[in-house]
Amino acid sequence: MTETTNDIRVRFAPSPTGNLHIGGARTAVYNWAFAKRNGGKFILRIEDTDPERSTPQNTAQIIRSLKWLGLSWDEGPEVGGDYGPYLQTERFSTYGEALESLKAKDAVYPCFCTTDELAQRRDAAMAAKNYSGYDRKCRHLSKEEASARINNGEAHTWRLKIPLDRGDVEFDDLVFGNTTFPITQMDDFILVRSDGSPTYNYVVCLDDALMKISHVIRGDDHLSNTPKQILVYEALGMPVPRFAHLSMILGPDGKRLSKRHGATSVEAYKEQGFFPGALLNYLSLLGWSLDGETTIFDAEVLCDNFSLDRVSKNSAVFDEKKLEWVNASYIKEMGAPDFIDALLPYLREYGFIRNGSVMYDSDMQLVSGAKANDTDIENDVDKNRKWYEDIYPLIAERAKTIDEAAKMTAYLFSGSDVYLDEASINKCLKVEGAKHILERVTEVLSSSELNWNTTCIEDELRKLPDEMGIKPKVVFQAVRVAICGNTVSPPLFESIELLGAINTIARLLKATVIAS
RNA sequence: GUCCCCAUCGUCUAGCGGCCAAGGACGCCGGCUUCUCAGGUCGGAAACGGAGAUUCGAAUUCUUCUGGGGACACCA
Repeated sequence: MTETTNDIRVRFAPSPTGNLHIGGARTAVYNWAFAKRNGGKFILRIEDTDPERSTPQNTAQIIRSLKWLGLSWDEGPEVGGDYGPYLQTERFSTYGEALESLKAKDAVYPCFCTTDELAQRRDAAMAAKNYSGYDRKCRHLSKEEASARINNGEAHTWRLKIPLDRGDVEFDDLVFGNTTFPITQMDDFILVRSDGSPTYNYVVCLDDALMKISHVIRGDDHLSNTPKQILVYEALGMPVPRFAHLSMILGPDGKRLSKRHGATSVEAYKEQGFFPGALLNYLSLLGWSLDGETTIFDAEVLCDNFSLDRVSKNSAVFDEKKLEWVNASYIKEMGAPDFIDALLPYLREYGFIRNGSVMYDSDMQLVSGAKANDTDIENDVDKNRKWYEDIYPLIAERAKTIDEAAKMTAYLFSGSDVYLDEASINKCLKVEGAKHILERVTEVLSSSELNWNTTCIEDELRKLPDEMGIKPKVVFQAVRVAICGNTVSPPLFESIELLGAINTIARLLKATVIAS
């Protein structure tokens, strides 16, 4: 036995007709994990043979998403390999050679039916409700007639001559188990188009065989393509790989996940502030389980434990709520340093800087102030690392995504002013006694005796409700709105410490003017 | 119309003939904690699609019905 036949080689073969979506990403993850688990190779191949819809931009985008997710390939674009090229459009020469061998074996035949004729006959058969594939009109042409017409320059495709006497096509799917397709149902499908280009079901076999792919792990929608492909491998005289089909991912309505369900691309989740590890974690769970108990695990655990026999056969509904929960638990676990690093791009986007002046409304529309520039922000983070890291505990248990986290911190970056939410003003400031509360709080916080830290600030302010005979909740909500701008905010006393005396007092004074 | 596949709480799943009057997680509901919101914590409601059969015993095996999904292109 040769080493190569035993080597585990799997591939992810997206067609660059769009960006990497959730379903594709999960397929990639499972392939990758399977390769890692079994000491095999993970190969990336781009199926760009549809010139109408494939673009280099999409290819680049898919590669970017894959990398972001933390998946790396042993062979493929950018890294090369011994079985390239890894772009199908660069492999056309191999397809022609293989066709010649199929002709020599009499495994294919030329078909002169035009697209229109085919469509007409198909529609008629469909209407009569007895469609069963190509009617094999040209299969019965004599050799002489066929070659005469070819020599005559007549346009033709090449169809696979299904061996009707072969017996049913049976294979043992690693997820679905034994599956059988009656040979009588098999269509003499087209391998090579009239323009000489190969069709999917043909190239995919050739590529997989030539790249020595041992396991084809792909979407469920290919299950019924599998018998066709097995027939191609057989016609070609090449070894048939093992197959593992993954069930579809559905939207909340139980229909196949698509754009109309909202965000479906990996890129979109990245932009929304999800972590690659969290998405990878959640994606792993869609159709696979570690032990039925564990829900949070990292890539290493996945790679050490992944197995196809724990892959579920039924389709899974994509649950954004659970993804959010997984992501939130990553935020809770990550710690301040990593959090600040993750937050940095958002600080840049919004122009946030300590003691800055950018003011955003509740929908993150810029109200006033100037965004800080990137360099200043980076320098500021370097210089005041501790201050930035202190934000983490306030946000970590509240935010589901980093983007959300960034928005929650907006009030910390508008300096001596803060955007006051209209409803919050009405509820907590324009009410009897609010002015008095703010004046007292200002007084207390202005004291030169006060140590400006959370503990001391809290100790002093907590005396106020009793002193004034007002419920703590009323007092602190008024202060909260004055300082954070909203009835809902991260913890008050910590916020006051972070904001510093000058900003805090300034905000209190402004709110006092509004209050009644 | 033909062929293929699937079927456990709302959702993701554990379960591979007795350990299951079905376990975990998200979500949901309620208590507690409390400066808001979260979080934490304690508790709760919530599922084996129907019918037969095999067996001492079935969520687990078989048959069938129903329901859902997929494929049948000179797309991939």
